[in-house]
Amino acid sequence: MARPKSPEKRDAILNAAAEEIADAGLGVATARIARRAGIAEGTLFTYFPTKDDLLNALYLELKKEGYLHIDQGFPLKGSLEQRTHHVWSSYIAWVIDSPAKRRTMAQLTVSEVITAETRAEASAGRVEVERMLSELTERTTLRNLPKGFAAVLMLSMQEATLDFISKAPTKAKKQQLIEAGFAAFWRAIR
Amino acid sequence: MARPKSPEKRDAILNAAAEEIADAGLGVATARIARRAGIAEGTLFTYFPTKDDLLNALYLELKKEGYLHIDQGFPLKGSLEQRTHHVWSSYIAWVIDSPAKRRTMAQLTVSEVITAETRAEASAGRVEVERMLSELTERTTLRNLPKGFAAVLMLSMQEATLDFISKAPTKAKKQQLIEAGFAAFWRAIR
DNA sequence: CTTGGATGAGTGAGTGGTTGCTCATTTATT
DNA sequence: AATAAATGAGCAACCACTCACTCATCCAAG
Repeated sequence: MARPKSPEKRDAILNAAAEEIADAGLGVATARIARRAGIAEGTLFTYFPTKDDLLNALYLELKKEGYLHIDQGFPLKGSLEQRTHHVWSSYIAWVIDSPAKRRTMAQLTVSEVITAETRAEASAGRVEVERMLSELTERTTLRNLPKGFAAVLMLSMQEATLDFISKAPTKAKKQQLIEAGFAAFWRAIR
Repeated sequence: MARPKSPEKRDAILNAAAEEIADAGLGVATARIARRAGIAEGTLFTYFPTKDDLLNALYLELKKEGYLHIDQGFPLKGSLEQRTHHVWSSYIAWVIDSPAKRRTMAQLTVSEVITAETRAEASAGRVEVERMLSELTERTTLRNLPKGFAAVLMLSMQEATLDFISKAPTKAKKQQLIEAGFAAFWRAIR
């Protein structure tokens, strides 16, 4: 290898893609992404052979980033409710700070360019969350429901909560919504 | 008017669009939609001046169709729980029968081509549902939460439930999931 | 430590294909 | 006869991706 690819450039491309997609949807031109990343359009294709590859990588990166935030300060020895609450609030706190990423994630999630493999790989990335979720399934009303229901239900309720948090005027109101949302989720699965 | 536009043709275009978008996303060519509808591409533009107009109309149509199914057999004099249960199960029953419409709706909902006006108009279309929702807000834990929270929470929990219903092998399993999902929702808001 | 050849990252004008939309013309309805 | 819907070839704009070329970096010979 004469000249290594720069991870910074890769990151710049992914970040630029996240921003542009949030603004203009998955149809954004690769030229726009490259310009925002501060590189030539050709360079984009040395990092990602096709646009679909870029989108799949972006999906993975955003998911991973989310799980990373959740893992920070995870109360490994806390009660099930404490751990669930941590996942609930730390994920929401992360998304509040990056609304563009949330909108991009929403587009990618429902898009047909994201392969089943990519989705599976993303799910495999959750470490502590996975254990919490299976415990939730075992020890609550979700017992007789399919595996994975807890995860989907939680995420969907978080998204519902986030819809209103983004409109809330003050930090206090946002915090109140986070707690109200969690209370509803906890009630739902008890 | 020398020759009236045919409502059947309009419907055919909207249906074709729903199918094609479910398969290939919002980027589908208008030519493909027209072909599927059995008309010339030019004709599409006599019914919808731009592709964005078509997409907004499709969004409205799908929403309206959903509300129509909910209104059928609505237990006007039932208890709050009965009416909520009706909205829950009749919406889900409708979507089960048209998975393509669901996927298309998911794409449209997160898309930036759907205007705020269109979204507002769609919400205004719910008649009985609206009354049920405001009653839910008044008489449950949602009391201190923003207006509209009930609606968003319900829809998101329905979507979560639907994710698993589509994978369930038998009618009985599907029915079981519908009830389990409703039970969770009802617990969430009590 | 210097140097130069090998490698592959970086570039951006260029390409073939596709897109949303137009418009001259034909056809159906009033 | 008058009018507007229906048609589909055609068009300008745009797209993802290529490629001939430049240049930064690595490593081995001296």
